[in-house]
Amino acid sequence: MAVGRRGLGRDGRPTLEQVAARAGVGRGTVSRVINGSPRVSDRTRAAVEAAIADLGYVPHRAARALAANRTDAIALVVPEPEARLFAEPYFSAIIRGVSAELADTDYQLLLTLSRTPKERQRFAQYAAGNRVDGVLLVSVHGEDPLPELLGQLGIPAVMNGRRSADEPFPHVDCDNVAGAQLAVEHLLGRGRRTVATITGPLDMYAAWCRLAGYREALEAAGHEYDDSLVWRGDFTEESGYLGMRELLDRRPDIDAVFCASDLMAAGARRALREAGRSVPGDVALVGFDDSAIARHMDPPLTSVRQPIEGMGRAMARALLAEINDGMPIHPQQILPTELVRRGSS
Amino acid sequence: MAVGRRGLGRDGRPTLEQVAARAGVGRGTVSRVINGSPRVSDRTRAAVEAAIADLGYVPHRAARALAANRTDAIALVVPEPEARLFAEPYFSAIIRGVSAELADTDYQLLLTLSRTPKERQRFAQYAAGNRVDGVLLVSVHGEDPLPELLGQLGIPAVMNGRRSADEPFPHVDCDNVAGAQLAVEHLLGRGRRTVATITGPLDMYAAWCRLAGYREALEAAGHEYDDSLVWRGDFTEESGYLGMRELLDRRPDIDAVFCASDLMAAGARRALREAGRSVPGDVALVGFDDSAIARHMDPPLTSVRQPIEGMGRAMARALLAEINDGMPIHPQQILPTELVRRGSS
DNA sequence: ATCAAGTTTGGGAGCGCTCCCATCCACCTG
DNA sequence: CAGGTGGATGGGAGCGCTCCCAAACTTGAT
Repeated sequence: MAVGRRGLGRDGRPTLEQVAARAGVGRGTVSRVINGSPRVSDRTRAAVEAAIADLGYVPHRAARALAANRTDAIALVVPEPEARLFAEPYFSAIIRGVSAELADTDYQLLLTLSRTPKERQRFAQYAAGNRVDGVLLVSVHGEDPLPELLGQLGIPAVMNGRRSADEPFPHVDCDNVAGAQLAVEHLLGRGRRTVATITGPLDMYAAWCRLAGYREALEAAGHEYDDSLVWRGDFTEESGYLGMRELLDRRPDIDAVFCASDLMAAGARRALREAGRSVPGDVALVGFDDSAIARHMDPPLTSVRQPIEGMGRAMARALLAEINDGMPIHPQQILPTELVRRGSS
Repeated sequence: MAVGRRGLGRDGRPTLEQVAARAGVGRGTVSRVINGSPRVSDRTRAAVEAAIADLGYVPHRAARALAANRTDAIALVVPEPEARLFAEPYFSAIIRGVSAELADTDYQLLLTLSRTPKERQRFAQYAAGNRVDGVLLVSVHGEDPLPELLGQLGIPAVMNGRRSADEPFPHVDCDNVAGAQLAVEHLLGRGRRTVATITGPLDMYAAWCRLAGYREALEAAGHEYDDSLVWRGDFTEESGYLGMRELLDRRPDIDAVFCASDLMAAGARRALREAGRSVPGDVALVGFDDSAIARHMDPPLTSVRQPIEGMGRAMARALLAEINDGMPIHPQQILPTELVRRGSS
């Protein structure tokens, strides 16, 4: 068969060619209309749009991707162990934010849970080979080679959170320091004098920041930073429980605790109950994350809220900018946190 | 330029052609090796595989999709209002299950949150136009036209949950009836005599089933079903609170409550506390979902666990079967639920 | 050695689109 | 009225792959 007339697509759906024939124009013109090129007369544009509507034409993504060398897809890479561990809703909220931001564009969201470090490695190759226009990274650890790998491959990417204070990689994070400060200032403002803290694992930058915020707020209020009031946890409930017991043991005069996660606060609450201390009567409690647990604790837990969905949106926005304007100045955004007051303080 | 030698892909990555040249074979042969065709000699296969490894060749997805008329992508459609509402972790767990099942294949997971019914409608067209090999549906409501639309378009799809007892659409669900039975039998087994229930919205089939299970367990144990022990809630904490107050009011002799969701159980717990009833001393409490809230209530809540991740896996498996074996008998799977005993009962 | 039957292989055609160049046309200037 | 200018338009080439047919090579039986 010669190159002659092409009809409907193989699966019965109309093709560009069809639309062109119907509108009485050439393929190029239809393509121009679809892609919003200004070099089309109004009359022609209207005719083409009518034909598109009549036929119910929808561009074929794969064909477009092949011809134009882009995919209109971005990947969200989540390390699965993290997603499982703490703050599950975090994950959903990020997705919601990203998805909301993508809704108006016609980018597709590809979800990739990486189970193992090896899978993560493979993803970079995959990303390069299969053409993802950009990548969104969540929960990146210090030793993770993925960001640098993507950088080398020239794949636009944005991460959520930072690995250190001077994170060179494009990122969106929330202000953990300020959040912790808010919490401690609040405690101090309610007349508490001996404020302890249960921290996260300090090799995680976010945990480190929350401790820094605790310290700064204390010192700003004229209190001295005291090691005996600090217990190093790991974000789990169990560590909150153990930490609280230990703290109570060494400093029975504690009248307030700032926990770097709600889960640890729940653990601490349990220890306090066992020790016969009332909340907030004897000891005021503040958490971090404003998760569902916080709302359902007894009493409900005052907590620092991160704008998770907002971070998702900001990441998507930053990534699209990077994709379209071709590698601009590295975007680094720090979003504000907020204190949600409840009965525990 | 004539049709002559093609070199590297436009973006510098090796193409099929390159691999063929390197292995000293034709394009067709390489394609056959990649797609696992048996009609290749061992010697040739080995040579091709070596060339692929040398070059670090990764097939171009879009090109493959275009030529083969498939996409190797499946979409997970989630109504965003639901995802937000209750049981957030549900959503994550489904994703985890689906993703786990897809990890060994090279299907991509596309995530689509549909904000409005209109967006949902548009998705069908989109699915047809953009070629998704299959669709996974979560939280489908009674009036939702999407399943039927997909059916007409001949797009393989599987839904999570059922809209009614005789759901014709391929689906994976858990055994809500049996779960509720377990809960009530457990309560009865602990010597409780007057077991009330706070239901979900009864136009939701899952809620209806949980009530049915409650009734069946009661009757099987020789108790009569009593309307005054049933309060119709809507899965929210507030409705649990109000329901418990009302129930206590009409039947002060209640000594156990089965709530059709953990969130409602949390509300009920609050009402019980206000009424001065101890848990489980005066009133035993059982929830449904086994969510984070359950684990962190005081006392921790006995609850019915659904195999959420397992449902995700089962859905993915069923969909892949449908895609590959071309519309087999409608798969309908009901996974078992399980009672998790904690302090509240 | 010869032929039939089967197996393995090469490569043309084509998937639906974008890119880009050549062409066409309308309008303006001198 | 010829020549020039710039915007609108048509359509060839090609993106990297799969499909499939025909060619080439095996093998075993005659």
